[in-house]
Amino acid sequence: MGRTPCCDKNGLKKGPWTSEEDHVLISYIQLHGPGNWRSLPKNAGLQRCGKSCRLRWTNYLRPDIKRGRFSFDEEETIIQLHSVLGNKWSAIAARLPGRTDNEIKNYWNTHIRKRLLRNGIDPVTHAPRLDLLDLSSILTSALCNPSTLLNLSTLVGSTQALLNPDILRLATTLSSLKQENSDMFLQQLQENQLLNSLLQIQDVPALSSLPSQFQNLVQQVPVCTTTTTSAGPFINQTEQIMQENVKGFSSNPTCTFSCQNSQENFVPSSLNESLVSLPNFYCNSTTTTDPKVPEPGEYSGFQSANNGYQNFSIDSVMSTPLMSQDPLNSSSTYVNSSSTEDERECYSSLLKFEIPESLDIDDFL
DNA sequence: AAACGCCGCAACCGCCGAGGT
DNA sequence: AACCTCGGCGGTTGCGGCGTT
Repeated sequence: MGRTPCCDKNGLKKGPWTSEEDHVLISYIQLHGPGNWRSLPKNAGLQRCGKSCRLRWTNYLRPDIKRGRFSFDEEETIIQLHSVLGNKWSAIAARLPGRTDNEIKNYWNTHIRKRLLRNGIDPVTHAPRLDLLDLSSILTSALCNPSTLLNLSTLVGSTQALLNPDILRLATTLSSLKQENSDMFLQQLQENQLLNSLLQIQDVPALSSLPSQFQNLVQQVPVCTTTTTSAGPFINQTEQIMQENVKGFSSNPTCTFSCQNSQENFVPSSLNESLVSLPNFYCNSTTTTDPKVPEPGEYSGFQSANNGYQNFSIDSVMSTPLMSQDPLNSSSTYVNSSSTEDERECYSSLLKFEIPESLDIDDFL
């Protein structure tokens, strides 16, 4: 059977449209309407196939097309709709006035998809994936520093445990604390009444679900939301270290920590929340008035698309294929002159995955 | 200044479903 | 029922711009 091509390609022009061709096409459609695309180029005097005319019109010349960069709201909408509709670009475009499916598809492939990948989010399933995170720092640490306590065999053998961000978060936080003066830290705990909060966590169901060695360790870890802006350099240093070590363990590209933009929270909220309520990877833990950092709540799309995904589990990770359909073949950055997008890039950089050199995973497994 | 590589985007390609004959 | 046309869709390509070396 075989269907005939949409048009006779012989003698028909291909490639970029000239302004003259655009003008001819626009003039014709303004007079006659789109009508029959097959016959349109002949009637209009264009050496193009009907399909090419239709694409040029629908994707570029249509008067109601909105050109220019995507707004943050538009991007949010795209992500949200994609999480529900998948690669149904036309359906997504139908909900974004002025945007074409082709434009949205291009924007997804060149910007959003890559950013999700770098943030450890599978752009197909919108689920977090450890294997999509930036693990280069792990390898660098393991390969370039002979004194590191982290060895690759342990790392590989501990994959299952590593997939649990709670354990990761806990482990690295504890490790960072071990690097500091623990006595000094405990003093700060007492001064700030952190121990009271600490004791409370023993009643938290989430804690009881942790391995016993974690429970013991947790009892040595500050878990509070105490305001400690007056705590001095130690606090700042610890905060910095904890940020360095804890950042990135949430797979949520939008998840940040309360301490990131607030002077009020001493302990990263991720640690706090991990023990109070195991993290949802589309968390809304931060309310910030800093316009430079998007509020996590702005990513309601993530959250709404994953209702019920409150408790991160290994199963949730394993539910996605280990080998992505989307190869990690892009090293591109989120390049755009928009300051807003630069800020987003900065924001996403919070999610870099790092493990301190002194981390001995065996201690926590 | 030239060469090179990367990236974004417009355009193309192939397939599909709906509808007509 | 079989075939054909058409519009639409998603995936892919390739060109031009831009930055880097």
